[in-house]
This record gives sequence, C-alpha cells and structure tokens, in this order.
Amino acid sequence: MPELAEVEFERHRWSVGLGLAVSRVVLDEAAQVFRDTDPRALRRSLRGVTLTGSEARGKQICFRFGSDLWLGVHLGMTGELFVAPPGHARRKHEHLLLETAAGCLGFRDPRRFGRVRFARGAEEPDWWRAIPPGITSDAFTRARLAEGCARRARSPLKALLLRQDLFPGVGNWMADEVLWRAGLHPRRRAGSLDSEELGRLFRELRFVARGALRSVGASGGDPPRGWLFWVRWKDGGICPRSGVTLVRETVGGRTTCWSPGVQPEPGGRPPRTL
DNA sequence: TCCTATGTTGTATG
DNA sequence: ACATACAACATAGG
Repeated sequence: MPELAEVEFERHRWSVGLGLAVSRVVLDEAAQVFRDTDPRALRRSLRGVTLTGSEARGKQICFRFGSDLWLGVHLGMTGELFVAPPGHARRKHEHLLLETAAGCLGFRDPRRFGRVRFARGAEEPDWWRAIPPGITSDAFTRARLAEGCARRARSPLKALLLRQDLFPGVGNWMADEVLWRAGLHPRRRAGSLDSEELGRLFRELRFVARGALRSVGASGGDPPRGWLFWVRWKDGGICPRSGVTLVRETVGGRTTCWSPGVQPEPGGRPPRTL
C-alpha cells in the first residue's frame, strides 16, 4: 500500500499510544526488517519509555520515545502498522510489538522489504534528517522542481518522479496520477519541459499530494472519484478525461499507465480526443 | 505453473 | 556522471 498518504495514515494508527509507556517489547531479532539496526539494543532501550510523538516524511515514519529515542519505520511494499488488544501474541509476519496500556502497537510486513531503524541522541539521526522537504511544504518550490529537472535532464519524467531524494513520498500510482493530470507523457525527458509544462507539473504534484493526504491520508480510504487511480491497475481501462483506452507499459522500470488522449507522445502525434 | 504487485538496492553495461 | 536493464530481496493472490 504505502505511498505518501498511506504512510501518513499508517503512522497515525499508533497515535493511541501517545503519552503511554511501553511495558513490553516483542520482536524477532533475526527478521530482515532489522537489517540496519541492533534489535536487542532497540528492545532494551524502548522498554519503559513513553511514546512522545511521530512524524512522516515521504515514505518514512519516525516515532519518538522519551526525549532522545528515534524509531524509524519504512513500510516497504507490504508493511503496515496496527493496534492489537493488550497481551497480543506475535503472529506470522509480525516483526515488532510494543505493548502499551491502550493496546499493542505492531508492525507487520509479509514481504519484508520494509525496515526498522533506531537511534539514540538529542539530534535527528542522519537517516531522518536527510529526507528532503515534502511536496506540500513551502520549501518545495517551482525553482526546486526546475533544478531537479535540469539536473536529470535526460531522465524520463516517470523515473524522475519516483526519486525519493527529489519527491519524497511519490510512488508508482502517484507518479502516474500526476503525469496524467499534467498532460505529460511518462517518457518525456525531464529537461524538455517548457515553462508552462513545468508549471503544470508543479501544480499537479501539489494537487495530487494534497488530495491524497486529505482522502487516503486522513481516513485510510481511497483517492477521490475520477482519479486515474481507479482505472490504472488493469489492462483495458478507460481514460476518465478523454474516453480513450489507457496504455500500460514499463517506463523507468515500473509498470506505468498513461492516456494517449491527454498525454502526447514525446516528439509524436498530437493528443487525440473523442 | 506463471505472472503480477503502491519499494529499494546493488551490479553490470552502455 | 548518467541512464538503463536486470536481479535480488520474499510473499500472496489471480
């Protein structure tokens, strides 16, 4: 599930434990998701401390415990957070459990592409501090977008949008959604956009990020009706804007869905509308 | 059985 | 330096 908005929703699940102490830590030391940390130190450190806050940046989540503990969670492809009744015993694919008075805060990830990080210190750890400004923040400017496009001028837009160092939180469906709304073909080279196209890309990046956060991010449901999201998953989908049959093929190494009706082929024929 | 999957990382190659 | 292709990680579901 996890792109920007899903990640934000998952983060919020653990909010029932805010202000509560961790009475028990259960984890699978050998689990792949702990490959970047010391799970035993994590277990020792978290027992007895209080969940004091959390924040999501792009696809990363950081939970704060006490005043100097940082627990990073990346959900990978199939990770999710959950709350189970107190006393919950660890089940298949559940890698971390934090018992609180409000329930058991859990992290589950069948495919184990996710990861858990852990640090102690007054300052933000590197893996957290290094995440660039979010798309919906004031620091994400049109100039910043233009600079990214210039630096990766030969990259297809689809590949560019998936870069977490430029567009934190954007994943496969959001990238397709943005390009579709902006009327830009996923194979367009990032350096080929004129000023007007750059403006559309900027506007739709923010629109999709905000719209996803308001819907999926707030309630855990689905994006608004009319979004490409609803028709992009299977062959034979119809473009909600032009009525033409959508195309699905690999761009930038990922399955990509685009509409010949509103996204003209680079250097190709003009868009066809019904 | 084969294919696909909302992600990331490493290697080989151009 | 940059980009691409591919495999790898590991599991579930159609």
